[in-house]
Amino acid sequence: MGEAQLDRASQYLSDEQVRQGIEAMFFAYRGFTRDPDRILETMAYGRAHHRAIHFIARSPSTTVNNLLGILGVTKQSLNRVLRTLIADGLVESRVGESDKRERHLRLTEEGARLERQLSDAQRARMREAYRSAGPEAVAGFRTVLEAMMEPDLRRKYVAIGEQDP
Amino acid sequence: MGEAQLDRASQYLSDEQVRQGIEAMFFAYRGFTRDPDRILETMAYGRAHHRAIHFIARSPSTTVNNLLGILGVTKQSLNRVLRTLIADGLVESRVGESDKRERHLRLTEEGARLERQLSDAQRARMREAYRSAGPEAVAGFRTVLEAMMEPDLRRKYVAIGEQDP
DNA sequence: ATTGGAATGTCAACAAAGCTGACGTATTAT
DNA sequence: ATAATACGTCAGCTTTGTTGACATTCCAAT
Repeated sequence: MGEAQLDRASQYLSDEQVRQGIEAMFFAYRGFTRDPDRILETMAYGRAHHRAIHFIARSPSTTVNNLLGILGVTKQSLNRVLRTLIADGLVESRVGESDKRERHLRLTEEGARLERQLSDAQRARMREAYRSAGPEAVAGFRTVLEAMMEPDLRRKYVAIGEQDP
Repeated sequence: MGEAQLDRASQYLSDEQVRQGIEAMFFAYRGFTRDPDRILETMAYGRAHHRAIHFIARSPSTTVNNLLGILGVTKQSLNRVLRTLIADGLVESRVGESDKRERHLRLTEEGARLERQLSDAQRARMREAYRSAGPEAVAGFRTVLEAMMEPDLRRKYVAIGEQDP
């Protein structure tokens, strides 16, 4: 290891470096949510609706309970969101076949249209960031984010990524 | 470039890869805020207080207007937070010397104590994530986050990082 | 067959933290 | 003098989270 590398290795865990990472996370998250937010505010929906729509699209036929575990909110909070989405015909709720207590959620045609619109906007910024940073940086980005997650959420994150690719 | 690298280069901008990055961001942000949140909920403060305290600590003697630009909220929203912090003796507000319309903000001893407590908790997780991911990954992490920011916020982010290192 | 517990839905009340709009008061700039 | 800026504050509203309570439906075990 050369001197420069040694320096880098000894520096990147310093308070100042870690603090800058925290701030980067804060500022980047604003960019992350901005484009979908702008689309949503023209409708009667918010970020909570986006999140529900995203994960229903991602795991079609997921149950309410599963969604609760992913989103980390109370059932009352999620229910309020789901109720409006179902009433507006964006989400469909079906009684489970094997276990009839469960409700399986999926997007309707209209729901899928909105999902695509939101998703396209959010991915566009993300893809441009990826492109400008390059594949090595992206790999590092993903590695650090995974390491930041709570273990149980990391498990869910991995499971979602593996399901249909 | 070998075949494996070519593959990687052509794959990392795919919808699926970008989507996984979006989800990683979502799950990681929860881990990011969790430790300070747990400290704050034992007090009468929330995430908004944490953000104010963080950036006042980071840029001592910053003005209200400057803080508004960084946090991206309305003055009414920030004022509600600052009022309680000042009333509780965590933040001090001084009339500006050159421009007496401005208020310059700084943490009191007690405010600095809380800031350290919150900061230590948040940095601990972040540092552990950095350590396990390694310096290359961390560099990539920072690069992608910067690319995700809105240009005006990126400028502020860079300026904050450069001020006293 | 009954019963305990799990999954779901819903009502009510509340809190945090964002927003708009309006207004007041210094202070500075033109 | 007048206009613009920086700040504070009041009032009211929205979104999204929270508890707590209670009903329904259904599975599974006794």
